[in-house]
Amino acid sequence: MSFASLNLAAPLLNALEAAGYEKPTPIQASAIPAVLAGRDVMACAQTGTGKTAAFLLPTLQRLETRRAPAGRGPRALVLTPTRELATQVRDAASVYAKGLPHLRFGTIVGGVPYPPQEKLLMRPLDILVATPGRFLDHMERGRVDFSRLEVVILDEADRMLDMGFLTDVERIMAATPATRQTVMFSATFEGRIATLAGRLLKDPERIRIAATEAQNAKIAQHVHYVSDVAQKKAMLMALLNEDAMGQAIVFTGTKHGADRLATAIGQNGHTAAALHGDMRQGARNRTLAQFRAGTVRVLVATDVAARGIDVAAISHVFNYDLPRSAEDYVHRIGRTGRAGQSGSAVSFALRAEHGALKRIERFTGQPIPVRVLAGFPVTEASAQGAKGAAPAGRGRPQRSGDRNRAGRPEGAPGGGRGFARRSQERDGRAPAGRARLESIGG
DNA sequence: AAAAAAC
Repeated sequence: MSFASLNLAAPLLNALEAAGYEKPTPIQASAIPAVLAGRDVMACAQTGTGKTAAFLLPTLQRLETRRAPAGRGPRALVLTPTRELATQVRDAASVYAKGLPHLRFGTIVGGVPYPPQEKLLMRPLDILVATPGRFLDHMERGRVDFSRLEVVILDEADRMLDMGFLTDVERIMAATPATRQTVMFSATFEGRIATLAGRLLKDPERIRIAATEAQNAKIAQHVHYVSDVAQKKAMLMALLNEDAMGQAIVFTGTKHGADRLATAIGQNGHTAAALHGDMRQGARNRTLAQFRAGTVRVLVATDVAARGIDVAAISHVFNYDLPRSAEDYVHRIGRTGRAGQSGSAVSFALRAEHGALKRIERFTGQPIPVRVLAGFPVTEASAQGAKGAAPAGRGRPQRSGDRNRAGRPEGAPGGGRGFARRSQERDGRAPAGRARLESIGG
């Protein structure tokens, strides 16, 4: 299977080669022909499966092949849940369309001045990437012309609904031409998503990529049990000093927590910066640009950065606080192991977070190996929660290395007692389709 | 009990 066999045009194939893409991912192999054929598509795919290219490549090809009517406004509209994701999708379109220089792209997101966006909407555009709130704002001011609109793509549709964008999305969709092509991507395909898809899509091609295929095997996951926040912090600092550490994202549960931890990491001699929704958009953009450029090595972020952010040099994702939903865990760790690189996802679990950890394991169908860090002995407070995951108090604390509690390399066949045996029994056995969105701790 | 997104 190659991109050429998907009937993509030469300029796109050249751009893909230049960008180092070798062969289509499963979602790309399924979605590209369907979108090219003009079909509506409902694709269920986790993050990190190459879904941006899966909708951009065929869309670019269709825009290139079909005659553009005169007038203004977008021919393709992509809606995304966060501003950063919108910017990233637009940038990806520019990369893939390097050989199609006449195509025009733009973004419409909140937090930035209106006048440039008004000018943008007065011009003919090929692909417009937007967050729903600001875009609807422009629509209500009568500034959006949909007469040229051919295709609408809803990226991370489940996330948009979670964020309360359902009515915004429906109002936007109601204003688009009935003849449009509609493509919807979502990590889940249940409940409200299925209802929305039923209303918006016509005879859609349904694509579902199993989680086992979607999960990036190159992400090594493990968890450290910690007895208190001070130990969590000390462990993080120790890990950040390890040689294999490239760039890292550290996720926190609160915006304030992100600020405080970024300062603390900075005091420990690393270039660190916070990223969260209370920052001004200019500061958000600057921080992300510095992180991409590598001048900031450690990004301390809330879940605003959990989805979509694509930086190849991220070697480690830390869950300083475990995420609220199991699904967010999958999205967070998907920030590493990108572009063919390997990555590590390291979580810290307080006693109070062990329930959340269990739910994450149930959601992904994979146990997360427990690791003990040299210099941080297992105390009673931290070991307690290891019940059911690993026998507490057994064995010696081991050096931070690729060993689990049973002393076997991670991923090696188990057969002993305790956690390793459970790993073997459960590893990768849970069917992907069983995964459901589960709230943690609520 | 938290985060995101329009002003």
